[in-house]
Amino acid sequence: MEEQIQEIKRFNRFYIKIMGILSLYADGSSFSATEAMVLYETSNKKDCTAKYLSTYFVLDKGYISKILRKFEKRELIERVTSSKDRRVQYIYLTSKGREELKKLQDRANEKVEEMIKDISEQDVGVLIESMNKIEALLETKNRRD
Amino acid sequence: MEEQIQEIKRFNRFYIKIMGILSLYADGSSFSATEAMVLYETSNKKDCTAKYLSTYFVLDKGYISKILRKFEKRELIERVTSSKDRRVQYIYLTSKGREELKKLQDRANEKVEEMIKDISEQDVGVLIESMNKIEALLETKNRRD
DNA sequence: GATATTAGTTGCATTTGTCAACTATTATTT
DNA sequence: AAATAATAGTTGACAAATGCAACTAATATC
Repeated sequence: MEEQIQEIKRFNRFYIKIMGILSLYADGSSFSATEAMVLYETSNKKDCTAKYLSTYFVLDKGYISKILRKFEKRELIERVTSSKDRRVQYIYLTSKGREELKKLQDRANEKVEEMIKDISEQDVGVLIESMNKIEALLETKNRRD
Repeated sequence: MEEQIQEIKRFNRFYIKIMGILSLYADGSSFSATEAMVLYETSNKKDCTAKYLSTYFVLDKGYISKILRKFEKRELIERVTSSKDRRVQYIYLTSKGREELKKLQDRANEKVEEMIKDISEQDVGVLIESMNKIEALLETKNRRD
């Protein structure tokens, strides 16, 4: 048990570095890592709200509010007040927002491509299988909570 | 290829969340995540220097310098100027530093334990195998650079 | 010896994030 | 229905994290 924990921790340290190298979604762009994740999740989540983002990312709602305001000024998102509950605003990407997100994603794709470019096709398969296994095992666990 | 990239990116997003949940090494302690990693790496790396840390974590050397100064004030580390090159200072944890690091590690252990507590012994084995595979595949690649 | 490079420090600026008070709206209690 | 509580989001003040650039001291290179 103890050994296993140490192995998992080692993997985590390792993967923190990988993530750093990938600088997921954001590197060299006009978005911070958090902003990039918010932009992505806004497009990903149907009828996204500030509340959802704040809960999902475990970030202060004030901070989320400011990020969204910035996005709005840059015309990346627009908000539509819910007709059912006027406290709630749904957030949607504008076409410009989708464009910017696509740029981020293209960049991220390139980085991942770079990361696996020297790995044989077969090994990339193994890599992804392993990732899926980890995800499946940890997700099951999370659902039990 | 494209699909594979998407799968890897999905795993990365997933694992970012996991890391967040684990709040690796630091959560609720008197250390920020970065400080915790620096403390760990200082103990991990033989004859650690500020330069090494700054390169390793890709962080500004001024920032590292400040973290180390804070550590020194808290008597967690001490520095020994290299006799060969007096610009260089080796960093060593004091016994208090080792104590604090141990506390962080114990906490991290608990979190990992919590994370895997509902997974069968066998599946934990699969989890770790998968992690090792990922590490091996990506490390090989990194060495080629 | 002059110049360039390197390790580390320091002050300033920026970015990132938290906190608490506030508004508007909806839900709950009595 | 009026009073109260709870919720979504905003705002400004603040604190923490990080980057930048100029600096010192030491070493390396020419």
